[in-house]
Amino acid sequence: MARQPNRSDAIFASIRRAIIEQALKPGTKLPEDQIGEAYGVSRTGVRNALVRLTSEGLVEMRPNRGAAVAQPTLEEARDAFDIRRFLESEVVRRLCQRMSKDAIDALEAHVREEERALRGASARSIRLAGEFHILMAELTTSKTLTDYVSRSVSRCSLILAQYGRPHSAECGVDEHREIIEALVSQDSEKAMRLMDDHLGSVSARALLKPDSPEPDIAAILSSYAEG
Amino acid sequence: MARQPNRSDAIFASIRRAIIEQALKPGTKLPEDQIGEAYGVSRTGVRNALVRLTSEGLVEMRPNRGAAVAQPTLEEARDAFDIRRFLESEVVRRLCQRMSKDAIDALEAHVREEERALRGASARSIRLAGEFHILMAELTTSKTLTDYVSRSVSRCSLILAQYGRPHSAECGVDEHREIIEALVSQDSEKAMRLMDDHLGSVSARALLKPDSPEPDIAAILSSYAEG
DNA sequence: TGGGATTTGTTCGTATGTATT
DNA sequence: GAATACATACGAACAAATCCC
Repeated sequence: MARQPNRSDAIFASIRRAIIEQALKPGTKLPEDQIGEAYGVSRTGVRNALVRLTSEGLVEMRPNRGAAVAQPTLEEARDAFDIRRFLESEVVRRLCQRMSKDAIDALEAHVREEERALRGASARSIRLAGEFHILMAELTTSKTLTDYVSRSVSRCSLILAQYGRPHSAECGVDEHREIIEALVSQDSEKAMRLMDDHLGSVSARALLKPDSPEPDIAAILSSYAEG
Repeated sequence: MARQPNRSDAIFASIRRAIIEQALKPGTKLPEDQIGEAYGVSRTGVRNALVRLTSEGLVEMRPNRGAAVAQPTLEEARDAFDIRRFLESEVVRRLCQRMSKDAIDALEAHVREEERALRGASARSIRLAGEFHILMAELTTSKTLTDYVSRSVSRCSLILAQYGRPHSAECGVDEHREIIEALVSQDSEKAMRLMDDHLGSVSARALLKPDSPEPDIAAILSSYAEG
């Protein structure tokens, strides 16, 4: 009776992956009809999936105006990364308390997979980078923490799609390796610092870019007004 | 155009309140038909509300078996409170950095309302106690933090309904007052400690109670077997 | 084990609201 | 400003699965 995945589960997971892998860009409209047609189902299941995606912060639904891939403001983006760093520092702190052999093996296996993916499709690479952080959260065995970290990682992936460079490696595999090393040696201070630096550099790459994070229409037009 | 609340929004909020105010107890089945009839609407809107409630952790939906008010295990309950304490210590820390006059006013006004509610219906009192914590989170102006705290508070309210005493005052208004005081004096250490103690006592009241947190059927029956 | 009642999963038709010309 | 086109919101009915006797 292994809870067979529901139909909306599949749609939810699929759209979520598409957003995280940057196939669906922020702002893209998500009409229920088209999606339903794409998956060969009716609009009902699509709606449920969209509702769940909205609660994850990946989709924005406006009454009577439909759903679209979310477009976090720059302020929301900074906020999301702030909280993510806060949450993941706790993850690292907890993991340092006691790292099991299995946990170490799982993390190292994941990093190896990340490394292999570097030579393949970038979409897969992007996804795996995020899943490394989710795996760490899961290893704390705290469901709540895992839930919040997972949401944060998803949201930050979306933010990278909106503000980051499309082809960035996004998450250095080497940095992941260093974090594991610190965890294994149970150096809590170092591990937390490494994680914070790691996320800091990811967010900096995304948010401090000078290239038009938010097209300021007024500014653009004013420069044309003088011409 | 102040985004008029959707129909499912109303249902969502209503059921959420009913759960938080302990009118709907953990384990209560939530048949779509009955709920729809109660609100005078069809099952469609009800489903959306249930999906959202599920993602908040207040409701559990099992495929083909319907929805019911969630029943967190004792382990999940401890976990939820742990993370909540972690999150709210950050809320307090941030608020201590800079408390505006408006923020102080808002908090004090809320506490006064809580005090008034003490003499009224206990349901309202329970809800207000939780909303005090959500208000604090909002005052940090971090949407993400507010979202997670709000989820945590909801979940913990559900846990209190399941494991706590039904008539407990639940959240001491006095303790809320003390926290505000510490915030006003910007005593970060003290405020964080007070908040942690506050939540600790709430969770202890709920989770360390010796009276049948989880009815151990085997134990009960074995005592009868000897009679 | 089996059958009937109940509930969910899904689809489709209609109405309402929004955006566009 | 009005009318048209389009997408969503809502509701009713059918099909499938589960539960209970």
